Amino acid sequence: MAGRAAEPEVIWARPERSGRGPRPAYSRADIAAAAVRIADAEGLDAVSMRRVAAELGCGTMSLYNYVPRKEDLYELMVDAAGGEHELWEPSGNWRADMLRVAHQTRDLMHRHPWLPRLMSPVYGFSPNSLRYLEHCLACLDPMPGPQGVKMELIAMLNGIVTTYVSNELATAERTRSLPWSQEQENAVRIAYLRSRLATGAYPRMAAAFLEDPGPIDLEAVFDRALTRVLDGFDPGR
Amino acid sequence: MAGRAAEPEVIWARPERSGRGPRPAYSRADIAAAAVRIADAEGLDAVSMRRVAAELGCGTMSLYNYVPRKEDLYELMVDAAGGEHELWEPSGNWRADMLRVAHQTRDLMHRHPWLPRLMSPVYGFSPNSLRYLEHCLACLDPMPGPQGVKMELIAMLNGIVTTYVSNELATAERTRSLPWSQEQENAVRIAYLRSRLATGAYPRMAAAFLEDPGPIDLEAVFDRALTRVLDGFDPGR
DNA sequence: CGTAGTTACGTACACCGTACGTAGTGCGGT
DNA sequence: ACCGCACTACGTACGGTGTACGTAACTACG
Repeated sequence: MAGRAAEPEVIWARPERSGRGPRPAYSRADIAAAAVRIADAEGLDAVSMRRVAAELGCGTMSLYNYVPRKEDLYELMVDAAGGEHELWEPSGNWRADMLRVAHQTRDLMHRHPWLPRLMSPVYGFSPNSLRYLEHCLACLDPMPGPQGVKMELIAMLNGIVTTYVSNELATAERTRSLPWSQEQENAVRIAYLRSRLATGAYPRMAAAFLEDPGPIDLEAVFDRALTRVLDGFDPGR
Repeated sequence: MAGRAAEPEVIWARPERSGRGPRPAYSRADIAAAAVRIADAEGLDAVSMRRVAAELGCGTMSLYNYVPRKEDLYELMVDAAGGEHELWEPSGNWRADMLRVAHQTRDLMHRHPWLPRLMSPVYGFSPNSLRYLEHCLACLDPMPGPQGVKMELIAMLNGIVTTYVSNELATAERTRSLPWSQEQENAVRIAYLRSRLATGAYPRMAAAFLEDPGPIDLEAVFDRALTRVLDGFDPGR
């Protein structure tokens, strides 16, 4: 009998420890930390139930006492990473505060390159995500307009940052398990692109690539993107 | 001997048919269509090499003659979907044209809900992606400024659309293989969220959720987001 | 104190991507 | 014309995955 009910479940809704039975040997934080350690060191694809269990030093199936599905393990990881967001007293300048938030998120994703791949609206309800959201809304207190618009702004900024960092990291995460380097992969792809552009079928793209941009400052591109989004939301501008 | 070189490879760089040996039984288009059919009907996770081979009616390992790695199969799928973009003669109004592009991309992703998950800058060099990019640049001819900025605009819009549709589809793709419905999953998550908000720890979030937005028009939210981005890029505004 | 609910974990299953070997096929060069 | 080789086709097998299920030990509650 018993056998877990075939119903959706939010991992945060069940208590970490529930009276009966032996003390659990590990906390959710332990598990999240182990998974994050593996993902940081060996890439997201190295995070398997077996691998995490081994890292913890327990049997594979014991993990399922803590984490009913692998998805929930991912959710723990995202929450743990979100916990690294440092929050501050809002400055009163919502644009400056949101810029700071965005930069912090970007730094976070550089520290944990697997994060963008796990960024899903479905994981938005973890404790640290809620704290983060509330903090953003607090920073936006000085901004006029309904809360709904502020939520849209936050969603948009998060989306931009995630997309942007994904592009920055590009093949980095992906090539980790492959037998060749990221440079080799990029070189091959760029060589192919050049050969395509040389056909003359894509004159505007060719022009874009030949245009000398001077030294590319990734940070500047990022800031420009953020500023544009903020401009679009700023009623005073 | 031989054994494929352990070097990166762009699938588009190798000819579909190369003289020697028996005629290949399938074209890349056949294979892409089969994979797309499966993904549309059963979700992206149902797309396995075995499954696609079965759909085509050939042995599993025969597929590897056409597609050296599974990643390349994904690349074929993205390209095939991109082929559904209909291109038009630019109107002269770049804002209107870009809005049209964005709406088309959204429709495309609704038809193929697996697309957002496969949207990676790495796949940006397929024939149809290049055509699409060139078309966007053509639409942006009337826009002043260097090509680099136009590329940034296109990247940003694509990012927004992908993020936005991902949110729209949210759990849809994900729950397809699960034993419960999307409605059940949503209900459980929302119930949990309400319980969290009821603690009073997140007053601004609670306010945002209690705020009556009237009927939510997803289309309007989408358009608003696009307009904001375009505003941020429009020197004349 | 029993007993019910937990923890722990080994085994097993279905499925995955794909390395490798073999057999058949038809074009290219001589 | 014909040989040889590059190519197609595909069966088998390996090491991995998530996880269902069964069993044994343990502990807090009625």
